This record gives sequence, structure tokens and C-alpha cells, in this order.
Amino acid sequence: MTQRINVTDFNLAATLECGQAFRWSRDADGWYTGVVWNEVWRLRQDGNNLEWQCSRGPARGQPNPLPEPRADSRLHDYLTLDLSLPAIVASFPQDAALQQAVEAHWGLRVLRQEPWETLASFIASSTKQIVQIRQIVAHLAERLGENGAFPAVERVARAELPALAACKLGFRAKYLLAAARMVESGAVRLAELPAMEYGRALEELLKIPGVGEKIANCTLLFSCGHHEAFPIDVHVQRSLKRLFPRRKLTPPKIRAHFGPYAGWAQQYLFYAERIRARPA
DNA sequence: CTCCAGGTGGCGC
DNA sequence: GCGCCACATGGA
Repeated sequence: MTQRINVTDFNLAATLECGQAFRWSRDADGWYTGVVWNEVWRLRQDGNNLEWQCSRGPARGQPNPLPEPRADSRLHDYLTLDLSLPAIVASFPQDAALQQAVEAHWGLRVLRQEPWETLASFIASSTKQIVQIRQIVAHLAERLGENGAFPAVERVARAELPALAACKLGFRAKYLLAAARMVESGAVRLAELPAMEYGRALEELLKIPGVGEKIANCTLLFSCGHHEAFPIDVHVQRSLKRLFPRRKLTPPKIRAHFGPYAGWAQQYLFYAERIRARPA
């Protein structure tokens, strides 16, 4: 069964391919297939029309679409369709590079993903190319998850280090295991991050070994609703260097400059910079 | 072959 | 605080 909803100021391709999610792939016919929570979703956009299919259960094999009465609200929530993109963009500074990125990729939205999967995925991301991050996440889901879903905190916490290393995590395996155990034990209160003040939530995540400012900010932005979180990786660093040549930039100054939705601005800069470095 | 990838922790200074 | 470097693995 296919549901159709009307969308405005939304760009499915940019949203799913901008590097914030690692489980989406595009078919030849324009459908995107991904695993969200424990379900397989398929999405396709044609102008203001968004088509959505959902099937519970196995990620492998043929999806078995089922009617989903509350589908619309879950889809709206995941895609952050409740926020006004024009209002967000209006809060951005007038930097030419940022305005160009917004124009080029209009409709890119920061998703609301599941916090544990997001934290784990970005722990796996350090000094890895996006294609490899996708492979690691797929390995984790296939080898440790149930029916293709990303493995729950408890599953990872009880895994052996070699089993994680077999998912191509390399030296990051010990960090993922530590993160799972700290979340499971309550040493890191992952579920409470969305309700915490930004600075407090950042400190909470920095308790985890292998999690620094970059990974913590990715988790806060992409899964905890902290839109001011501004992850700085090598690409964004390059972009900032061009925007502000020989300027001393601290994270608080950067967040102040880009405003309450600094993280959204960051994602436009990141995507534009990555395409600039590696044209499609 | 070399260089680099959505980084971080540990070291010396 | 800073500047290095190791860390696993694979793509370009």
C-alpha cells in the first residue's frame, strides 16, 4: 500500500543523500529504500507529492507493505516536516557561500533519527568515507540486529569485541562497545538528551571515550532536536576557512554567528562542500 | 605505491 | 593550551 502526502519546501534526494543518514539507497526508478527503527520504508518524491511505503519485519527480501494508520505523523516527524524551512533559512546569516548552498539544495531538512543508531553510526564514522560508514552500519544491522534493524543498545553491550571488529569497525570497536555499556548502565543518559539544555547534553555525550565534539554534535543535531549543534569535520572546516580567512573561530562564536538553527546551516555547507570536492 | 576519509586520545612541550 | 601521532580499513 502506498500513501501519498503533500510536501512543500522539501527535497527528498538532498535530505537522504546529504550525509546525515547511512541506511538509504536509491533504486533505478527513483525510489529510496531504508530501514527506520524496525521497519523498511520506501520513499519517492515527484514535485510536491511524496509517496511512502512501509513494511514491518525483514529488511532483506521482498517488502510486505501493510496499512499504517499513524504513518503520516511518524513520517512527518522523521522528515522534520513540522518546521518551516523558510523561517529557518531566514534566521541564517547572509554569507554568500551559505546562501548559494541553500539555493542549490533547497528543501534539504535535518532528520529526526533514532539517538542510539545515530550515536553508534557516528562513532563508526571517524576518519572513514561515507561509503564505508554505510558498510559498517549495514554489517552491524546484518550481524547483530534483528530482521535487519539496527542492533539495540543491549545487543551491542553484550557483544564481544571481535564480533564488533568483524563489522569493520577497526579501532572504533572498543569505543562502540564502551558507548553501549555506558548507555545501558545509565552512566550516559541518552534518552534524556533531547530535554537537556544543549551544553549539558554535549557534556553528557563527551563522557564516552571515542566521542569528541564532532560526534557529540552530530548526535545532538541529527537525533536529539538540538538544532544549534554545529559539527565541525574536515569539510566544514575547509568551508569555514574560506568564509572567515584567518579568523579565530571558537564553537560558541560559530553558533552565535549562524543562529538558533546553526546545525541546519552547517548541513547545507557540508553538503555543498562535499559536492564541490567530489562532483556527482 | 601514496594520500585521505563526517576524529579522538595520549603524548610532549 | 598547542602540535604531533597512532589507530584499522579501504577508496581514490
